[in-house]
Amino acid sequence: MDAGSEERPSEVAPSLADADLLRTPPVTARGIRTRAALVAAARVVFERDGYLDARLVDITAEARCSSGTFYTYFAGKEEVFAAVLEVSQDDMMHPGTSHVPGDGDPVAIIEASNRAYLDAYERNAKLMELLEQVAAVDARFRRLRRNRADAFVRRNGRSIADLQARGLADTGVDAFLASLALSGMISRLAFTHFVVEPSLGEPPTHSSEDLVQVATRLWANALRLGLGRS
Amino acid sequence: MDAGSEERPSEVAPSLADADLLRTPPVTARGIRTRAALVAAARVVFERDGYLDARLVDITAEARCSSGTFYTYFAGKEEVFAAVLEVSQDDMMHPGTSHVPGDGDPVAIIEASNRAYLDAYERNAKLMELLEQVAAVDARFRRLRRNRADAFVRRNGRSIADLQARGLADTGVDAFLASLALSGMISRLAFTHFVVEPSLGEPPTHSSEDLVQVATRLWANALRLGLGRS
Amino acid sequence: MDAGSEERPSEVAPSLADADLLRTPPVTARGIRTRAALVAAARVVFERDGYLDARLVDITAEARCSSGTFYTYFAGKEEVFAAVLEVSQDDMMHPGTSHVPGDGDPVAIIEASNRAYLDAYERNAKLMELLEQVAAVDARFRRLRRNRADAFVRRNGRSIADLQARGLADTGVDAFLASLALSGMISRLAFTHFVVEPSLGEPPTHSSEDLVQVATRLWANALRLGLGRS
Amino acid sequence: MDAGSEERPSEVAPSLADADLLRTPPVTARGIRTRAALVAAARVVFERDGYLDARLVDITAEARCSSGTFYTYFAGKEEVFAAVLEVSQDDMMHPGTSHVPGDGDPVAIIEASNRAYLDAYERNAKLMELLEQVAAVDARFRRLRRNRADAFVRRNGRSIADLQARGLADTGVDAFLASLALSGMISRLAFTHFVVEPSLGEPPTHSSEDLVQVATRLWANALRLGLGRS
DNA sequence: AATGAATGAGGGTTCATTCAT
DNA sequence: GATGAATGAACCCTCATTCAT
Repeated sequence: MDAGSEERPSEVAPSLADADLLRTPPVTARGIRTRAALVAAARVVFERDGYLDARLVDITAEARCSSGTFYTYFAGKEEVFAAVLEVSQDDMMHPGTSHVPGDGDPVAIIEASNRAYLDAYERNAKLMELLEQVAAVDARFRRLRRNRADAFVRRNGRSIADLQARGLADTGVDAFLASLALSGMISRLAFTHFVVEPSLGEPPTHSSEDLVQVATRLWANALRLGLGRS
Repeated sequence: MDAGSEERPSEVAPSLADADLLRTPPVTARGIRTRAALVAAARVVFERDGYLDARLVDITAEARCSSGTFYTYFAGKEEVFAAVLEVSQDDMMHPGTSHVPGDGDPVAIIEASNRAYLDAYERNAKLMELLEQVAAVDARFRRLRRNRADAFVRRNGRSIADLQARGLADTGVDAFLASLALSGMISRLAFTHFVVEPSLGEPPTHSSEDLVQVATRLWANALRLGLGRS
Repeated sequence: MDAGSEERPSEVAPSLADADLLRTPPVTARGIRTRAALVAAARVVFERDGYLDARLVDITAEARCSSGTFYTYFAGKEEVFAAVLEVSQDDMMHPGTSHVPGDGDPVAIIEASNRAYLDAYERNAKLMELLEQVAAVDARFRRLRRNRADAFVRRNGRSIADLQARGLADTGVDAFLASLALSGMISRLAFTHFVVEPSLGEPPTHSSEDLVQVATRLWANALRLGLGRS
Repeated sequence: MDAGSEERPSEVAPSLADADLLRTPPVTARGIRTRAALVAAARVVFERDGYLDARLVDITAEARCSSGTFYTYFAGKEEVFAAVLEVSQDDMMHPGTSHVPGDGDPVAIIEASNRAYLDAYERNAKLMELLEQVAAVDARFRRLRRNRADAFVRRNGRSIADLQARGLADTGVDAFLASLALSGMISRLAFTHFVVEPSLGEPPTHSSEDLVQVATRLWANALRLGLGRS
């Protein structure tokens, strides 16, 4: 589904975070270093303690700087968190479908896309968990999460509409609504598998690959791919 | 999918909340009244202010009792919240599929089930939002949410297995995994529609009925229902 | 030193506790039972949790009665504690020198007295610890402790004065002051041995008998007993 | 008895309080000033209200700083109290025997030592009372009190052993046990005289000098000093 | 740019005591 | 006499944010 995606990475990212949550970057070399140290430290602390339990003083301690310095770069916890999220932005939005087969087999494309999504989710699982946490509390991050999801849904919607136009997919469903449902399905699978289960200390019930397979099959079935010919 | 479900309401409900989160109930009539008033007040306050911003004094004020009285019945915020959730437990677990057509048409059953689920979700939307909030913060509620979801997934999984056994559904997917994906799909649709969108102040993009229709169609397609005959 | 002690048990006890701290006893059989249960329960709870950490509700729970009932018999924690102490009163004030040799050897009498004191202290060690705790906080019990100590000092002082009068003891010290010092010496030894060391989880550094021997020897030496003859 | 004592003040002091009860000291001059103000204020409040009744806000008010500042330097009441005690540590452990006669008369040395001890006790009477209070409640201070006492007992024990070795003291008692008893005797005298009696509002029954005299006489007698010659 | 000490409002929690039943 | 639910004052402690150095 990523195929034919012509958005530039920057289409989504800056409009989400920068506008509302980020301030102007430092100019001096030292400033850049300090800011980077703070963002890195914040990620460590957030991932370790969770967003709500993370204290600014822990972050500054981790970054080996004083409390006051923090405010040179960020207005508060939310802002550092936005900066931390920015790092994962591109990876989540453009997972880089590694081995898409050259032939245009729609099912193979879906499978590759699903695998790429789950892989990216796994790489950023802690951050996704944090985003979930923060979105439950802060409307600005609710919107950010919303926008990310939307971009994903729209992209998949375009793929589905394309398949429908080519007579390959069930035209009995609205492409966008179908994408909303199916994108949600894969996203929820990822959340359950990479965030919920580990956080409950349970051994994983399935392999990632199982999820890819079942999601792909259900997705293909749901769109009736391959049935049009018969 | 609810068809043939023989679990008693108590199969799930008490094992979730009671065990970990509730203390001994009051014995006198007055005590029962006071406790009920506190639970009702807590629901009001939680729904108004959110879990994290809810203060115990607001709850006791709403219940017209003193702070101390609160601790006669609950050990803290978490415990009242568990009591509040208990109220919605049965409604969410056994939505009572209103008008299931008698003819046993699998697609009609799925549609009825999906509609019942979304209706129940709508009725308890605020509570679901709260549960999401609390689960992001408290592992005990993460587990409770987990158990609820599990019961739902298992029930749907049994329905799917049944359809497969009767030669009506695609046997190329594991019934439980398919249920995990499809149950998650509908659950996520409900969350997005009844929780996320309203909380962002957006006008709803679709009607509930749209969601029922698309979910049912995708679900039926995904299982290849009705294709066996042709 | 107990020899010749003509006080009745009641000489000291009531004047200490009753006057200030105890109220009129119950009359009915049930009342007497309940009160006794509360006193016993209080001792259990005090010894287990310490005076300050003991909560009235723990005492009533232990006594298997309601909070309200407590106030039928006692005005508060202090008053039950006074009632608990009363039980040990006689034992501490009149340890009942078990095997005093009849021959009137002063040193043997001192030894028997010291042994009796340490034995009684051991029997009531927990209560002595509690009294120390409460006396540190409540002036009324400071006075009670004072009165108990005083009675002990005066009794020993009379013994010393008697020995001096009989030309057996050093007349270079005031009998009462000597008693103050020596009684304090034995009392402090007991406190250190039976209260402090156990409460620090240390293995006892000496046997009780060691303490009896050294205390007796030092006491006899201090009064120069047995030197008058030479 | 202090004679020949070669311990440095630091032998005991830091190992008691610092290890368990103190956190990292401030680095800036302002920080040092503020911390000192808090310790001074704490002493005032503790001596005025007692340990248990002392409220942190009273201390911070007395120190003219905010509640929050308190926690920059101490983890709680116990920790300030440890800091307050530290001040008296050296004075109590090394009272600085003012006018020890140059001739090595053992009795004169004992007398000087006792006088120095009582003087130091008087100077720190309020603190000793507080330590008694806190030790009744908090095991860490029970240990601290224990360690202080031990150091005193061991030092006196060495003196006694020395006198025994020189053939001047009764060898019929274990030097350490004798020290335990006699050190306890003087310590208890001091406690009774400087803490208990004043706290009961009683006029002092004796002068400090009386206590020095009687303690010295009994101590000397107990060790049979001066009898060896005859 | 960096420091780190100072701030102070605000909420959770305890528990002795009362009193209607 | 006994009950046990209701009371509510009191206090500790956290931590984001500021600002003089």
